[in-house]
Amino acid sequence: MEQVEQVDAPHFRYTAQMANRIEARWQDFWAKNGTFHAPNPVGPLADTRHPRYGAPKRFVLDMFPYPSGAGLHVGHPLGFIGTDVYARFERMAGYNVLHTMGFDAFGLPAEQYAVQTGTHPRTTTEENIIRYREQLRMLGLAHDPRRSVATTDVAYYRWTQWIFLQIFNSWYDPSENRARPISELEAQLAHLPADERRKIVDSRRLAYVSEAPVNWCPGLGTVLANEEVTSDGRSERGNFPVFKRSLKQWMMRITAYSDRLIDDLDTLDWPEAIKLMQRNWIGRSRGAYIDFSGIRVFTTRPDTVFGATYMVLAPEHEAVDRLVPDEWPADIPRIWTGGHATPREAVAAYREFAAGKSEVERQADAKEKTGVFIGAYAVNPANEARIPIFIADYVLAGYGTGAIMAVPGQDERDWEFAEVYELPIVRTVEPPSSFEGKAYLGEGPAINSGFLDGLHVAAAKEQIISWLEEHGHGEGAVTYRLRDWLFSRQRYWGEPFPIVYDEHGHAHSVPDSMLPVELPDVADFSPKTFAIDDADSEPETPLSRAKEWVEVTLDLGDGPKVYHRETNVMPQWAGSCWYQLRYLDPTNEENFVDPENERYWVGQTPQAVSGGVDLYVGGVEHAVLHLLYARFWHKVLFDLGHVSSFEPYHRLYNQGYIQAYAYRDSRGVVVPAEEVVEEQPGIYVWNGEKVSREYGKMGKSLKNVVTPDEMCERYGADTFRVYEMSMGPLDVSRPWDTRAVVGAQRFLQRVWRAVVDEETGEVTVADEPAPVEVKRLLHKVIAGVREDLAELRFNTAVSKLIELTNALTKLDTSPREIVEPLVLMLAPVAPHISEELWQKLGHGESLAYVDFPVADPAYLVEESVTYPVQVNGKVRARVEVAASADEAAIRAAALGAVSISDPKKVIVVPGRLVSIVN
RNA sequence: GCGGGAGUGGCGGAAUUGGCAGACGCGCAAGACUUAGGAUCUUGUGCCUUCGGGCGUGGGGGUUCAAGUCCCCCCUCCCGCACCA
Repeated sequence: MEQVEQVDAPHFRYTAQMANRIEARWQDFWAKNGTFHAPNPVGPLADTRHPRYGAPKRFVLDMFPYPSGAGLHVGHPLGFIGTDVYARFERMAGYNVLHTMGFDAFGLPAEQYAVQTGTHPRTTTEENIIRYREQLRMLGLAHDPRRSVATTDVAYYRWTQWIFLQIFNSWYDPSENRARPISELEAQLAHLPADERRKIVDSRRLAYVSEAPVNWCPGLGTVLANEEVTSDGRSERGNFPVFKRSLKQWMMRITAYSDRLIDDLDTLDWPEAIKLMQRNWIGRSRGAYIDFSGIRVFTTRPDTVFGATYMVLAPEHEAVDRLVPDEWPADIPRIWTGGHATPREAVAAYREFAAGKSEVERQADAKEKTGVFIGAYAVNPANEARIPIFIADYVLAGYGTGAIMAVPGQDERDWEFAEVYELPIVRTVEPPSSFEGKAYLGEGPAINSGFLDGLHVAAAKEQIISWLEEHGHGEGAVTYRLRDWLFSRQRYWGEPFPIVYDEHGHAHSVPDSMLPVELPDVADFSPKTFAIDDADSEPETPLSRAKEWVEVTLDLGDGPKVYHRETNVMPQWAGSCWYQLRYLDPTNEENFVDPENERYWVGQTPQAVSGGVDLYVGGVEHAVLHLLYARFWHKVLFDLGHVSSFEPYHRLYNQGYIQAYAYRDSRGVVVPAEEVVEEQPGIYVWNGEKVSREYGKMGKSLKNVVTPDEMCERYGADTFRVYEMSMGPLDVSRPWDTRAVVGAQRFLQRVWRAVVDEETGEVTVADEPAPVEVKRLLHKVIAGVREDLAELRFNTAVSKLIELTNALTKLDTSPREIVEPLVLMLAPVAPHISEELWQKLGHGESLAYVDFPVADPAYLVEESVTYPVQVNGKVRARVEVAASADEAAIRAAALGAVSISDPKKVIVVPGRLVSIVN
């Protein structure tokens, strides 16, 4: 980026060079003086002399970034700047504000880079963090640097491991609906033999090892959580195929918290869209289990049981083999058998067919129902009808009981299947005539349903559930879509499990005193990967090759013995499940957070009954991953008495994305966006050649990256901050437009000029009183800006400040009584220039703790009001009326202005307008 | 398919929740200062107009003295979920 000093610009103009000098100076000042250190109630970060010690608090949090090698582009800091503006504002408004930044630094990219180059992931990670810190410092973010942590710090992941052990050493007690220490379960089972007790205890832990169908990704050489697999069956990272297969893995019993994770959403100040996504992800369905000849099905529509004319089991359902007879029953339709000689052959063939389908094919085929009769029948408990049992892949093994009663009359999928396999269709809800020839899912009176006839859906459900329970045919039930969280990864760059195995293969926790379990150095960081479609490959963890680390002699209370360490590592989500708590007490070696500090910063309050962070800003992409996992961990910590809040993040706000235009030439090759010029509206040219424009993410591949470094150099950090905050509402995505940044610069230049003579550098403010109309504007702006900043409406706050500045520009000299509040109001958005001007105005202290201006109500009322006068809905005149005038006077003035003496109707809206119907 | 959100000048976006549509900024135009302008400043800028005014918030209808805002129908785009019984 060329940076030509503007030789002829006035010496004291607010140019990029001037901005950069000011910014460097104040960044040094803040760092040196610890300006943004937030005092804790107790511990090493307590400071009783701090102006905000013991004041009401605000914990303002960003979703911490992964420090990638590519560095930041202008899209990344949007949320960081937003929280910074809010944090600075709240600090000036009297709050003790905790605002800092950490790094989510475990993860795949550093590991993959390590595999390629041999550089240790820690080296790469630390370099990237340094680079990130530089970039963030340049933006003037008011962080408390003492509280910054990286998830890869040994001193940090020691506590991640400790929390894991809390989870491992607890169980969910359904009768109390909370997690309890495992020792309490052991005590309850004290009468049992040790072996049996261990078995039960291990089966109840919240973190447990299980042999279960998991997502195995040979291309990455690791297993993945459901949340990390895309809907077309590929890995979110790398886009490799993922296969379901049974492997022994660590799981977290998040399903125990399904109800609380749904119900507690009501206590949170989150966007409804995110709450909805979490509710859908957990997927609670209320209905009933019904037993059909010993096969249990789940249904949300037990009221339709009289219409169940067949059953369908998932192809993998465990009852199938038991049920399949040797021969086909007599007189069945040909299509039921799939042309196979025996049911056993038909089942085997169908299973092979279904298993061979990829996730993509399964979805593409969703509308064409396939299946096969297994040769057996069940009895519908409601009407004792004999109904055939099918297997079909439209019934999923992983949901409900893996078996359904098929009610084609009231279910579209069952209807389609019934049509293909010529199965009877019995309607049990009276459909409107428009539903001729298709299933009806709606409301209506029951028909063909025996004792339910005439009842509407809700009443019929209730009736049939009590009938089922009375007769032992089933019970009311709730099921969930959420599965337990697959928690182990076959990677290197993650937290080691604090778990060892004895000679029987039993898992033991490493005692707290032996934490942290440090990652060993290894020569080869790569998990063993395979051909991307090699579904039968076996995972091999990098840590398993560190033989001398794996084998360890410990005394776990029964003398020294040899144990083998767990060689999986935790998923990247682990560190982000609790980092905000460590910010509160980053150096505590006795505890992951001191309880008093925890209560002060994130405890429950009347305004936030859940407790938790006061404002959490980040992208929507974490709607179900990080935010669900973190809530789960937090609830476990709450149940075990380690935290006083039952939710980690009370208020959530999703910032939008900054996107950018990209350009391609006639061959479709991306050209550097920076070099494209718009010759005419809609005509874009690069190197003399016409190019086409598209719109998308900022990134290397689209050659449209703009970095904050570049913007700071060309305009200064304050201008960059003002621009990002004024582009639009924080939660809306918008296109980046470097051309438009100059508007923010001009604004700051005007503010500067209002205080400083560009030629001489003299401060030029006047101490005489300001004109009353400017004072009115000032107080209107103060009231507006306060409200806007508190509501995160930064774009309108900036526009109000510009208005005030423009009014100031029109005066010959700037009155101090306007300039000083303007500078203070500008400070959250453009802190460096504001500090500089504040100092030039004669103040010795940083303005970071100066009270934010408060509007004087006396100036908020106008002396006179100009009323638009509408006649039949059109504005025909304006009248100026004293603010104190009553309705009659306003009405008289309005009628006079439009010369109407006998109107049909007159509506006077005081303070707004007059509307006349003539 | 189901669920959620959004459509306002050439562009980004405002509009105290039913009360003067287009604040503020970019761009554009004219002017000032300049050797110069991709710097800065000033003024103007929704569209049409016979200069009276008319038309305008995705389209169509409605309620109202008054609709971007409320109601009904339709269109488009974005996001999430996707055979979840």
